[in-house]
Amino acid sequence: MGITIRDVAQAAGVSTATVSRALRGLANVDEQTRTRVERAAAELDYVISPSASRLASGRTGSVAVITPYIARWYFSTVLSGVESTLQSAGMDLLLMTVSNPDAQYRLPPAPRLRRRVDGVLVIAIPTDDPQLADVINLGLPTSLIGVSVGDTPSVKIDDVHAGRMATQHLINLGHQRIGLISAAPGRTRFTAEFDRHEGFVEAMQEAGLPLVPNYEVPGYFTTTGGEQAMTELLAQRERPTAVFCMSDEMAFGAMRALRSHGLQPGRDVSLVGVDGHDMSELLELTTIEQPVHDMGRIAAEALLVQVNSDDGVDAKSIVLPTRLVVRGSTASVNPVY
Amino acid sequence: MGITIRDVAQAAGVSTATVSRALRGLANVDEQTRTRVERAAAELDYVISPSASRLASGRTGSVAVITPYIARWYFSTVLSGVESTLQSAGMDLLLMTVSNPDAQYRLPPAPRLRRRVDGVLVIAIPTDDPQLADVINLGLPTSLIGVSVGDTPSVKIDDVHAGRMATQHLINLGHQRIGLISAAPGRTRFTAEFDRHEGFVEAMQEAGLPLVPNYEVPGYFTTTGGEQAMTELLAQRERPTAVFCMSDEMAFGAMRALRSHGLQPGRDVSLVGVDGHDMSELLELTTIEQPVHDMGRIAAEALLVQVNSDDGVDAKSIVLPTRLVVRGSTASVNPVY
DNA sequence: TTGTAAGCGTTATCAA
DNA sequence: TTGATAACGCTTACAA
Repeated sequence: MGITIRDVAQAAGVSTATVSRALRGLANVDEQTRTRVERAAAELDYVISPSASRLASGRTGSVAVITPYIARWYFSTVLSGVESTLQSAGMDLLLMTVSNPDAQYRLPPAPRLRRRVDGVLVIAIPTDDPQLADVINLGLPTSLIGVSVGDTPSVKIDDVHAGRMATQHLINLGHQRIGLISAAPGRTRFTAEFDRHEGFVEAMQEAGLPLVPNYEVPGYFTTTGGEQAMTELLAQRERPTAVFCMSDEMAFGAMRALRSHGLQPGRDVSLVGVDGHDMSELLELTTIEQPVHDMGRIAAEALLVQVNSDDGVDAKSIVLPTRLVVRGSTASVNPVY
Repeated sequence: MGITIRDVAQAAGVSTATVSRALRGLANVDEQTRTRVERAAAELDYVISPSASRLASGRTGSVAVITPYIARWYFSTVLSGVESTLQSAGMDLLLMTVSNPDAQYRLPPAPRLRRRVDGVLVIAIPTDDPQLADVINLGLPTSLIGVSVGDTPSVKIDDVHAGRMATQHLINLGHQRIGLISAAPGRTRFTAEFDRHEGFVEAMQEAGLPLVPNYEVPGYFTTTGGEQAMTELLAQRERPTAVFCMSDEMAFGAMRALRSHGLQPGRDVSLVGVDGHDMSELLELTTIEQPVHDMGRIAAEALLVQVNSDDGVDAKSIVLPTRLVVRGSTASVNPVY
């Protein structure tokens, strides 16, 4: 148990240096020699020791993916895009979560990353999270997904445009009393949240519609939060006839609230979300679809370029397109309602 | 850039061996010395080199998690349970997928694991997958989640019982024509699939109900598959009044099929699923809830015990309880239907 | 194109 | 309790 490069070298009748070169596919190796080495390695069932290779070369062959959640649609979908790209490139994927409230006792990720990975991929962490700053300050090749912070390379959508499209769609249907289910009250910590809000405001103002403070309620990007937010909106003296939900999951919660009030999405209150969640088709939710899987893939590809280039190729940020998918949850304003 | 253990040793006025011992918290170190070493390390912002440590010690401090999918509810939920446990234990989590049809060009995971991880966690891979056999044959500490193969330690539910409970619930409501949306036609490759089927059959037979071949349709564990399966069931001369779906996601698809036929789950056709999917509450789906997150956590804990014990502690397989959650998708058989 | 040999930064054995 | 020092298995100048 423990075939080393020396065993292969001996079997092939060459030096360990040649084995190393041959097996890594380097250029300056005679093809016959390479074949002989490969045969010997296969014969002996040789597997390189990653630790030794990493120690000697200084490269780890792995990338860390840092995310606040794993079991939520957006995050797991990004992750699957990332994973397929990294695995194809032969890179190890180290998964770690951050900011997970139910695990305060954990070590923060930044110290865990040093000397351990060649690059870092960060999925949608609030821009003011101190742990995010620590990670960025590590100086490793890094790219962000779904957020942007300073000039760190990122892959995201145009969230202002998304907010504007969603709101405009409702306006086009004749709605005037339009509610907004946003994320958290007070200072907005996500680029996405801030930008979608801005898109909403722009569309409303262009249409000359008033921004009613009571019509904006936080939904915390969760289904439950969306449900509570919608319930609050329904409790108002003059209800909105349409609501822009900043995420599909919040819109699902809103649907539930509508139903428990005997109301029907689309007929009684129009609802539009953002994401293109798997379930949005099933639930007939109109939404702004974003290419979540692709965002993971593209961010990983960009990171690999950074990692594999010796000189510091500074990757640029990338903005991917979104599109409005109209379904049953939105309809023309109901005059009798 | 690159503080090593030697720098710390020098700063603390001790040998590298002592630094190593002190920093790892080993017993035979004077407390004063340890303090001095720790201070020096902190001062220099020293971070251990994992590669060097791994090479010298032979331990990798990491666990691989192998899964067929990442972006599906069951898998991402298990994964989050696994992740929180491993991260608390300071173990690196290497994520890799297998059997992913859109990536045939990838290396199979087994060779990638050798010399790279201390243990392996496998999530619900079909029992006859050759890559699964390769992984098990590696001889590393391994535990399986959601399946069982031979005597490899596993964490799962009693799928026979789950199938039986679901079916019995429908029978108790007076249903006699009960359909089954299963996974794949022909030979069943998942323990879960086979066992849930058996539970269904047992319950039917005990109630003296006939097993109508046409009432069993494959749904491939996907929403789309469930939708097609339900459509097929609805096309029959004598429709079933209730259907047991082997997963919630297939049940969601079935709901959709019902709706497009103008039928309502619960009122027209009763539907029961298995999982306790996040969306099942929202969609009023009666289901057999399984503790998916806990399964990940428990499997990871069991694996850590194996990994950390020098002698081969043979872990045992664990069966977790399920429970029936009754919601609107099931109701007494409708006599007028 | 190939070989020699000096690292890479730890851990672990053995003395002291 | 501590220190020397030999591994650990590979990569990479540098030489040949």
